[in-house]
Amino acid sequence: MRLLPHPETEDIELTEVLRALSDPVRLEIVVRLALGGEMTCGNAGGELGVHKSTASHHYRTLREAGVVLSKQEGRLVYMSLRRDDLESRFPGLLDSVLAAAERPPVGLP
Amino acid sequence: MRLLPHPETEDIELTEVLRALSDPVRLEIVVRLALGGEMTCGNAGGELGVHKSTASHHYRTLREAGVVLSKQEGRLVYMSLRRDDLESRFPGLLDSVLAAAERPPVGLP
DNA sequence: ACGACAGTTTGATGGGGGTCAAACTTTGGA
DNA sequence: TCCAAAGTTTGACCCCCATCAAACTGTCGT
Repeated sequence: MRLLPHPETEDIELTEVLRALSDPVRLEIVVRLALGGEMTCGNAGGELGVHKSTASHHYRTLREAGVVLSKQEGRLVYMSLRRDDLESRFPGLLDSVLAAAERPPVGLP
Repeated sequence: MRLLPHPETEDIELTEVLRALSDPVRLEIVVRLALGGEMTCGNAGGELGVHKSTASHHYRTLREAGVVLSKQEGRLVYMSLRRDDLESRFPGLLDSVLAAAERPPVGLP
């Protein structure tokens, strides 16, 4: 098992986190990780409508922003949300983003 | 008094809000509006270290994302945070971003 | 050993964004 | 009336970013 380079918790910057979450594809990945817990890149990024190299670029963006943690095991890369790290650094932020992202786009009539 | 074009509350999109907040200059403007309430562009954007045309561009980005409301009175443009609109659409989001943005960059020793 | 599989890396491309400078618009004051 | 003040708009510049295609790196299974 091998950890990929990540920012330390105290080095996670708010604007970079917001920027990472501001892309629809990355936000979808984050929502899946929130619902499904740790999963491989393939599972987290499947059926996204983008090329796998594009998805890989998004994985890296999320990792470098400090949103996800990636560990390599064999030929698989497992990703998970850095919920505790984000919660300690920016309390409530991830939860509110997730609640907003999972909310249906239109309210009740 | 004249209102500038804004998105309806139900048309505010999460990714656009996050993107608008992901720029340090715009985030600073939002923090000032949160602390000072409604103020003119000049007051909200003074001493930011960017040209006034650049600041104007940021005002528009914030307005079009649905983060701020701008109304023109004479030659002044008053901006205010759309706190209630954002709260109803994305509960807790703005508060957590503001709390994170106003937090000192380094924790206690 | 060989091929399939999971991701990454490296161009290439097109579009958008942040910035400044300068011109413009509108308003308010002298 | 004339000029200064507050923002906006336009143009230019540069860099970054999302995307795809193709080549590459390891690893697992047969």
